[in-house]
Amino acid sequence: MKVTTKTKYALLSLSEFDREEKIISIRQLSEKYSISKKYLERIFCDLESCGIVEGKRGPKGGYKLSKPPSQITLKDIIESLEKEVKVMDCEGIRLQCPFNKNCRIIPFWKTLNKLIEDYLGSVTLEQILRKEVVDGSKS
Amino acid sequence: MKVTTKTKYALLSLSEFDREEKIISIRQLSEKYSISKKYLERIFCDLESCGIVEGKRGPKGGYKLSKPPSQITLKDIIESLEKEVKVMDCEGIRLQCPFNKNCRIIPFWKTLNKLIEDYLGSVTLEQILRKEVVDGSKS
DNA sequence: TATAATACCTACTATTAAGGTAGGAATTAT
DNA sequence: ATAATTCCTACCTTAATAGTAGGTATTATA
Repeated sequence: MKVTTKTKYALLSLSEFDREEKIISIRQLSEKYSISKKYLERIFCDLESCGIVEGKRGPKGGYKLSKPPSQITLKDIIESLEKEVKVMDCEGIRLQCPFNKNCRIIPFWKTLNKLIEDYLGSVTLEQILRKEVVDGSKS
Repeated sequence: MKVTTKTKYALLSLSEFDREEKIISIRQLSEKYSISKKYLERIFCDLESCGIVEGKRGPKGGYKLSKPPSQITLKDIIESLEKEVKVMDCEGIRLQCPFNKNCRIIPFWKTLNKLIEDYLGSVTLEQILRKEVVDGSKS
């Protein structure tokens, strides 16, 4: 029930891109956050293939956002990096349970999945940059 | 970002206990849901050590709930079986990120953790038994 | 009081996913 | 030409998941 370090590192890194035009290299990010350069490369390849960032090669190259931060949600980011975003998927390929149709648990898993999905979809990178995500754990 | 099969099997099994007094054996549950008997045993040991069920040995033995279903939340169950309930814990032991104090991401993780925790704490086993958990994915 | 059914306990094993590393090829500003 | 970058593929190590195996302790009941 944990999010992987890929997502953790991606969010930290992406929080440096405060404008759509800003170009930052993997080396800079790797040094600032003490994250393995090679690992970050792989993370940004994933982000690129999902249309979140664009790479530019050569000196002064690096990555930039392919959309303004206001149009990138955390759902987009997490879906690029996590194998499975749903916390539990009883209807996937390997459904071992023979009671799927009348299962009393499935509605609960669906609701939980949707709760998470909706929240992730509602938070944008811009909100994080501006510290607009209220810390709900204190309320 | 997935819940383990332990929790999946536990919920399926616990959904058979519709009264606090009802005693069901591992064998019965294992046969009904085609879950490994040995694995289920281990799951129920965890549930017992967290005070959710009580075992009774001997013939006609088995497990029963140690509280009425209305007083058992899914949070209780999941916390008994999952190593980590928080989706991301930046403040745990292995905090590699040197920017914890001023991190712009932490409030987001906290909010997400709390969202999940609150939901899990709000759903009782009784609600699941009575199919009172609305499938939120359709709305 | 023997038997059989159950929970309970500890150690082991196999598979998969996470979290990286390594080595290079392609591109491009200077 | 060079050096800095992204981009690509394969590999490695560790830890967690998902079980198995083999037994011991307890207890209803015949």
